[in-house]
Amino acid sequence: MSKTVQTFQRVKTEMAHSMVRTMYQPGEIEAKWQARWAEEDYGVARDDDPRPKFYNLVMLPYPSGDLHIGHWYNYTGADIFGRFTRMRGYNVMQPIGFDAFGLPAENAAIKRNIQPRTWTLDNIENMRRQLRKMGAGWDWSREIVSCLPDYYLWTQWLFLQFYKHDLAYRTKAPANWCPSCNTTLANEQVVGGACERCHTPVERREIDQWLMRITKYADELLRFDGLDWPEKTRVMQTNWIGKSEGAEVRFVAHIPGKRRKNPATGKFVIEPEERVEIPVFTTRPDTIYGVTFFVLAPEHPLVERLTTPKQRKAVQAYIEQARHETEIDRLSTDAARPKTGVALGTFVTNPVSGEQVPIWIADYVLMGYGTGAVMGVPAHDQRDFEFARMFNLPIKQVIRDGDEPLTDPETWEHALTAHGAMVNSGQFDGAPPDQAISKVIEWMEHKKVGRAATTYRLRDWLVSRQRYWGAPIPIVYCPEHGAVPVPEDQLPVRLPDEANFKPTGESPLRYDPSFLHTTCPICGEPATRETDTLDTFICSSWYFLRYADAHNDNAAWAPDKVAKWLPVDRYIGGAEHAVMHLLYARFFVKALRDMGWLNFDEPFIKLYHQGTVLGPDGVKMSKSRGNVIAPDAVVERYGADAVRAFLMFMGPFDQGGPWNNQGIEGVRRYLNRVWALVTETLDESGSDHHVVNGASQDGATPTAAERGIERLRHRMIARVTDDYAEMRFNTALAGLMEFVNGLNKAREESPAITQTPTFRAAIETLLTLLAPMTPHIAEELWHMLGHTESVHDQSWPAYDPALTVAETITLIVQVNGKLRDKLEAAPDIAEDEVRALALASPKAQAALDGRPAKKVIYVPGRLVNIVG
RNA sequence: GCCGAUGUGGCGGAAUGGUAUACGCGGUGGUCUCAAAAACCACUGCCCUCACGGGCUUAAGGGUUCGAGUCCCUUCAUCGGCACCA
Repeated sequence: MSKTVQTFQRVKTEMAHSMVRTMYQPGEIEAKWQARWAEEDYGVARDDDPRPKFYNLVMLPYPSGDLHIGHWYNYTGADIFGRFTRMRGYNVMQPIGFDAFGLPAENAAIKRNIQPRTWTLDNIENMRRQLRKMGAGWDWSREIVSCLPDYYLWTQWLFLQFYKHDLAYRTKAPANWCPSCNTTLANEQVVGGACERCHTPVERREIDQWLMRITKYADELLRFDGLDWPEKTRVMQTNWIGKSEGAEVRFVAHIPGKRRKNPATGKFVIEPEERVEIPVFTTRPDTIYGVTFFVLAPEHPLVERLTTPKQRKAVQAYIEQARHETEIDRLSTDAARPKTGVALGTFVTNPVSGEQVPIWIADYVLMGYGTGAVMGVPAHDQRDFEFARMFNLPIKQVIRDGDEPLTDPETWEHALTAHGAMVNSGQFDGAPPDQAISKVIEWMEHKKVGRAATTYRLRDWLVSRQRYWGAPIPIVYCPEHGAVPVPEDQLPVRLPDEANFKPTGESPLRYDPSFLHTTCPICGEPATRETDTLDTFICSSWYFLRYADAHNDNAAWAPDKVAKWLPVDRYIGGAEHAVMHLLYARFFVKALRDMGWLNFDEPFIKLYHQGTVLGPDGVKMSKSRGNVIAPDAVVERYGADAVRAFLMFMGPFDQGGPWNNQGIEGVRRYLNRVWALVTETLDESGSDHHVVNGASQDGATPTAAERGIERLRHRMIARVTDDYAEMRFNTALAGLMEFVNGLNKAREESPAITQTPTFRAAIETLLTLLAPMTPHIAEELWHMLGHTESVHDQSWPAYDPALTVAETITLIVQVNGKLRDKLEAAPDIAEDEVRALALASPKAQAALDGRPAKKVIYVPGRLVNIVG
């Protein structure tokens, strides 16, 4: 009968007498410690703590009602890192709050006939409960709820600061309109022509909208100096901003004069032509001699005036068709759909070559990018090439293909888009590839027909939403004074607690007389309020600043508090926010810095994206698939510690992985073994009936078994510390498992070992290393060992590299790179000796098969490779 | 189409250019039990062999190297992002 089995029998007998003592019951201990930590303000970060600060932030959750397993994943990793960092001597601030405004609340409210406010606040209450059950070190004293007036007052105040500095403005412009959500959307919220939230194809609407001038910061937003961000995210932001360098060239068009009756003479006269300049943006001014046609976006304002009477009907039909089809066609996967377009019947003059080319409209030219006009260079642009082929327009080669002789472009299958020397280009002929662009720009600037120019894909951020559940935009419209900002001392502009929802496409606030009607802050005459509300991304663009000073009634934050805590040291959240939240927040910080409110450039120094937890079937969780894991149920069954540990054990933290119901059983079994290891050895050391002599006493020479345990302890500290620091939680837990396996094996081999200080030290180290990952069981067992302070207040254990070195090493003997034998040796064995031993190995000799060893490679401490 | 990431046992996954498959799940056999569950012990990449032992294996193919899962090239597959951006 093995020792462990005997122990188990004894434990089983004892269970009858004291169940509480011997059974691991996560439900009980987790509730107990959570209550204790709350009482003792474990998570509360003090501003006056002298230790170095560490701002450990997770992305603000939306209170959808239930904490998703994905939240658990994100927050567990963040919490482990936070607890670990705290034990390493930092004053860690790890706040939590709620991004509480937004469409889902309003949609749910309409569906269930309850008010968004009630729905949201109820959800928050439930999520607070769920968040507490994680056993995370949240600083609840700094909680923010973005839909409450003490928060949105400052959201409104910030809007006014942006307005004051001309970074918020109102304009009438074509906006993305979601007919299902009944509101306009920012460009970032339109994915593939459809609403990001409900996937309804968006429409274009001309409405007065509020925008934030994020484009002013386009260049600075392209710089990521000093930021430790995933390459992927930086690339996504860079592509989103989409900086293109090239030239703006002004082509000249002549609007035909109208035939008109002179009222004085009664005779018909032809008015003189009107000369208009139409700028185009191009990245390839070196191809300007290859222009054979000119294309305007169908929405271009000059289209109507540049259309000849003969073409009018066809043009109008095309514009109508483009308006209807564009968004739907964008959704189709057929990216290579044939080019369409209509000629206007008029011409433009190429200001460099002097040639006249026809003007067309085509939907491949977008009004929203560049100038909404394009010079058609079919030989050197694939789209223009396809367009020319479709309408039999001439193709003219003006760039050489390296040293290849010129060929007839009409025979080509693709445009030649590579750079090369200029040809067929008048005075520019022969300009080499690296100078071609600059020479043409220089010439155009000299002749004043064009200039170097830069264009961005990034548009200003549209922030008006025609919905109720958001922060009201603090603006009043006065018949006399126009748009007037609400004076700061009159903030907040309170959102009425209730709203009457009507599917009108206008904010419900418009139908609330008590909200709508007010007086002009300037003249006191009757006026109306802005009834649009702010995009919720505004709320989440500054919450990390508010956490530093969450309850300040006099300011959005006190400068010294923000200076103490910001910027965020580590920000952990989903990659789906790469071009929205993360870009907006950077913009906010830069703008506020320029206004003098902040003195740093970037909000988030280190950014980390956790992976996605998939359903047990390996597919993204969704209600319709029925593969959703509800945290409450698994926590109930296995305990929060097991859920935390299993989530981290699934795979690398940035990769996520499938949930596995057997997998969590395994982790739970591990925690049972930890419990057994500690409680059983505690029994043995704490009572006298099992004490066996033979273990070393203090001061005596350690036995081999003790040296082995001490080596294991130091190795595990080294390994787990590195893994936590790099957020490799899966391998950290594998190490912690090996630690327990090693201790159990030692215990089985020499039961007396458990009485030694060495073993006791190993157990204490195990609990400290477990503390960040499974905080409750670590705390409970720590106290069982007789400690009165929290395990979470211990400093992180140190290790001695010298003590991690093995007493004997295994040297691999290879012949021609293949494993043939193994040698046990002392770590400091001499090279000569190793070579001799390896060559003498019968197995190596057999593999050599009589051939002489040409060469012997020795990698100290690892292997010998005999080349024969 | 472009950009990026990833391909390792039955499964999730480990591996500073140096013992591939750590750790866990699952499976098989065993101990305990009247029995089952739990727990514990042993084995568990594939092929050949009664065995000793040998051969093969990190998506596929090639290369560099004494030695490649790891570095380089080609191809394939999966996932993510962008997609007429002039």
